[in-house]
Amino acid sequence: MGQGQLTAVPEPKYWHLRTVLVRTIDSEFSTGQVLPNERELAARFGVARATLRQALDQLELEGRLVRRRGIGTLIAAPRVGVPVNGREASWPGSARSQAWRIVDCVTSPASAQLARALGVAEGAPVHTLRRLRLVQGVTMATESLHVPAAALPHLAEFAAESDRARAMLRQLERLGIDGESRSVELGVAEADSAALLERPPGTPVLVVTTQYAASGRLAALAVSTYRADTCKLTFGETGLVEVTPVQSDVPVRSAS
Amino acid sequence: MGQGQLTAVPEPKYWHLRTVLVRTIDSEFSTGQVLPNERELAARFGVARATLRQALDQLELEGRLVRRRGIGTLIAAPRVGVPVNGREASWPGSARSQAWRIVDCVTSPASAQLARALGVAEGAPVHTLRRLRLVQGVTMATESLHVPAAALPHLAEFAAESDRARAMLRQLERLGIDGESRSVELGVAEADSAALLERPPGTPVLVVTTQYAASGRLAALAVSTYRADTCKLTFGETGLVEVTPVQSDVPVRSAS
DNA sequence: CAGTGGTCTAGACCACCGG
DNA sequence: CGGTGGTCTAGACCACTGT
Repeated sequence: MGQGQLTAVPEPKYWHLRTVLVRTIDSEFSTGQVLPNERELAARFGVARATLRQALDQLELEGRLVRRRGIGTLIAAPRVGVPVNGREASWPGSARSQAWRIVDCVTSPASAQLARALGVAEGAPVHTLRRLRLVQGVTMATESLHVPAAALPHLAEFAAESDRARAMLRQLERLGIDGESRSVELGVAEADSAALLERPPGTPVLVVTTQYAASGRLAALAVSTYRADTCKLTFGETGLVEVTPVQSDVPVRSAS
Repeated sequence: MGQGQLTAVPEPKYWHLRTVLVRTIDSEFSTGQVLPNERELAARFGVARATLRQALDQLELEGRLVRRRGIGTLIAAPRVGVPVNGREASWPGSARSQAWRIVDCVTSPASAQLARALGVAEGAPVHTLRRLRLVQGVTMATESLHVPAAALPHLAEFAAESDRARAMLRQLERLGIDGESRSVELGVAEADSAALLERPPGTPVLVVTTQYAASGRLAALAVSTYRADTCKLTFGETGLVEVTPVQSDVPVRSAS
């Protein structure tokens, strides 16, 4: 791993440092390897530790690095493609996909915000199912699935939470979902989703909001929080080929 | 705007600070207003400026704040929903959507990376059309649209770049697109996309990679880079209702 | 010009992990 | 225990904005 020396340029040190590190990582390191520790890297490049950390922050945001307290900074594995499709893999009601683990299932009056989004009166009872999405055993996302209680009349009979959760999914499936409408935006994990995702609060996440329609009306609302560091959300009909990451810029990065 | 005082807690100061600021912003400020400057805020909360900035960084990542050098820190407008659909609004070939501005259009040999993604030989000529996506006059995204030259045989005749660009889109449309397959992931803007987006390098972006298929084969590849601060990507058939942001966590934020 | 956010420093202490 | 990343400080200077 070269020395560095950072020739004086009009761009910020941390950004130049990032560029140098990207090249180094791509050419001299592979997934799972640990980088030298921050104090040593900072010394090696002749910058303060805070400046080095600013560069590492960028690389972590890009999903190239993972930092673990007490362990070190490692080269991250490529992001996992997670299908965010309708019927096929991720529709809430389809029981065959094992990739979901139920956390809890409660019924509570809708907040103003939630009521507006669901198109019900504020305070109207809403079932909320919280669950995790697992990919190869790793938690990739948390999801809160909100359904107006009025839409699922026969749910009160189930006392046990896990029974109620399963019944909720089954009844939703039977409702017959006509369509879905989604949005994706950047967010940060709040305390509880952070805990479920096994990440510190403030971790960047991709927030997917899905509206499910049944017979032309909004039947359910799902808010999913995906780990932005490890997930690449995939949409669309039938994935043609594996998508290899491509730099968006025309000048091509030097081959590794 | 209250004093603060930050009761001692086991959570990091900057995170607690973020929470306090969120409440303050939601209740006492509205879009476009400027916050007190960083030095004053830091003093008011009794923390170092760097710590305050760490909290502001979070809020900026969430799209709640915009910081402008020389101006101040302002409350951001809600994110704009940007449709990322096929035929309707964003298909490259549909000329009626005025929301695109062509930047340039070049033909160059495919890099190894690009060749793999397009399924052509390395070094095979590829047309690359770069353009901007505008929403209400503001640049929201840059896009690089890659098409193997072999797929569009009658393009070499057009000398002028703008003619070639338009011809490329027209011919693509005529090709007849069967399907699309997309992925969305978090990234940071490199130097040139950052410049096009009028943001500093390192700005968080949502990278949308779209594979376009024609008669079962991959016909084109688009890499779009959306500003994560101001964009909410929307997918899906027919948006039912306006999606109001909903906190993913069950304990509801205090109403504003 | 004065005021703003952006960068950078040198140091300190803490929380967590492994042996 | 020693080593790692995570947090925090107090200060400095720079780059940009408006008047």
